[in-house]
Amino acid sequence: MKCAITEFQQEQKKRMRSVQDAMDALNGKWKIAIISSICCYGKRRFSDILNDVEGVSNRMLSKELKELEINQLVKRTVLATQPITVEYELTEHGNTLQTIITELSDWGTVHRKKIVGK
Amino acid sequence: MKCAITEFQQEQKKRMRSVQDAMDALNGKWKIAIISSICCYGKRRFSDILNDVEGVSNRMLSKELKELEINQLVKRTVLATQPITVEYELTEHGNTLQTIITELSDWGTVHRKKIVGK
DNA sequence: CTGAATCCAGATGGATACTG
DNA sequence: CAGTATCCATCTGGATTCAG
Repeated sequence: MKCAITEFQQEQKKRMRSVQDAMDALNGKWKIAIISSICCYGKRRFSDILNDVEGVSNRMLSKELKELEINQLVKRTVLATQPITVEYELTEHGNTLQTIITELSDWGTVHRKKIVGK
Repeated sequence: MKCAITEFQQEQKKRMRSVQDAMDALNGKWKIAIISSICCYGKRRFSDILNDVEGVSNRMLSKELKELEINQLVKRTVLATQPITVEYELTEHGNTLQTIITELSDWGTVHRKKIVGK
């Protein structure tokens, strides 16, 4: 049926667009690692994340955190300490990523064994 | 306890490394979309994928498919037609990504509504 | 401490033309 | 059809320095 095929293809297009939307929000070398770091500790300071995420520079961390904030995945709070400290935490929406991150982690473990450990 | 904290942190490091391993295999602008396209149809030819994945160039498609093949996520089969056609399909290992892709799709839908559709 | 600004090399990726 | 080759603009991201 011409109609059925078209419907199926449109469904598929929608799925792919949604996946792409998700990836847009999570693109960049460090975003997942940053979210991982924050969600694991609840709240986390700039310099803490800088230590957690191996290899990231402050320039990149700053940039990616900003993007995460724009996408409402992360909440930024400035504390009136001296000198200033800043806390980052996941928003409710950001927390919905935990399932995906856990699965990515599981899959990554299997994948490494498959590729490297043979 | 010092010991407990250390253990917890090591667990966290492992998780982050695994997530990073997963993302390494899936990096690049198009990989997820490519996998999406293939897995949805079972088998898919080069030119089909080129049409499915909106915006990708043959240069990029070729490159990303090659990387997916190296990571054993995709299997490439040359058919002895005239002119030659090539079929791509997911490996067993590649198929284990379906759960993640589905979840990414679901999350992406919610995310778009949250960010754009407000 | 938390960033922003600048500089710069190298990676990424599009357009186009070409091969088997 | 399924790529490869080349050229070239843009983007990415590290190092370093500076500012509030």
